[in-house]
Amino acid sequence: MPELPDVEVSKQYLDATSLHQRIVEVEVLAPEMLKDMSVKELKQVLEGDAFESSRRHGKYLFINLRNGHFLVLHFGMTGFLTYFKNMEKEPPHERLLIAFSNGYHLAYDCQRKLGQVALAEDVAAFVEERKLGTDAMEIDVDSFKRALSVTRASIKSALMDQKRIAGIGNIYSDEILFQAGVHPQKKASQLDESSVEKLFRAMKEVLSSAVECRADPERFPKDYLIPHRRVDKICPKCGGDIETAKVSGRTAYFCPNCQGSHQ
DNA sequence: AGTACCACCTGACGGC
DNA sequence: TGCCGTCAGGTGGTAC
Repeated sequence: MPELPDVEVSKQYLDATSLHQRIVEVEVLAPEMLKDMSVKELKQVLEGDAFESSRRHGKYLFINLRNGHFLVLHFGMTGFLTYFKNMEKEPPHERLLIAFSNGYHLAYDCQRKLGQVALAEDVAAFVEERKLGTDAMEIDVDSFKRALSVTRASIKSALMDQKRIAGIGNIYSDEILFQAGVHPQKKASQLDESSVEKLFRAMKEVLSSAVECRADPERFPKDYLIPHRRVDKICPKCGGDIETAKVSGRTAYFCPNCQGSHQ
């Protein structure tokens, strides 16, 4: 599932399974998910070629073909990749099915069809065209401060704004704010410098440990909020009750005791 | 110009 | 059991 850590895990999965094999057939089960291209065009670019390497920017995965094109995957809220040989292992909501010459298949499954499948010639140009910010794993502290300083929005909205910083969504913004002890409804511009630096460190630490844990909440450190949201709703740091609030249309989970006020 | 909100799509869950 | 409303880890377009 598809914030930065989930997409990074998908990238590692793709790299471990699907590179350097001839693509013999591409089936498009949901043509409406193709962005700015036809089924025919996608098949022409992929079939007979092979994936050579991949890159991730924010929540997007760019898969480099030998012919120089990139297959671009975005996972929406429900997308994932799966590699299998036995067709009984076919996932339930396949939108793209790629058959390799070794008899294995790579499926892109996306139940809610909120993801996207695209082609690109150049990653930097794609990022520029979509106006995506610097990747959250790559950004340095000064750019982070700049990205958050010029907005009237809440800090949670600003962290989730892909044009400021790419890769953070609803779940991980909550975790980052929780680890930094910052209230989600606090105005981004009202944070003092030490809070912003704390957020920066929390962002790096949360994202890298989530990737190490293969984005599986069951493996997360004991004091992480994610495994407790919607489950027992108990704060893993102070034992108090987790609260929720709507922040620009999304549900924020936070601990009012550990994360102070939004004033 | 910048921010908030709805639509897009499908399925799961709880209440009646 | 069945129907309905609500909600879900995202984002583009549109309305303020």
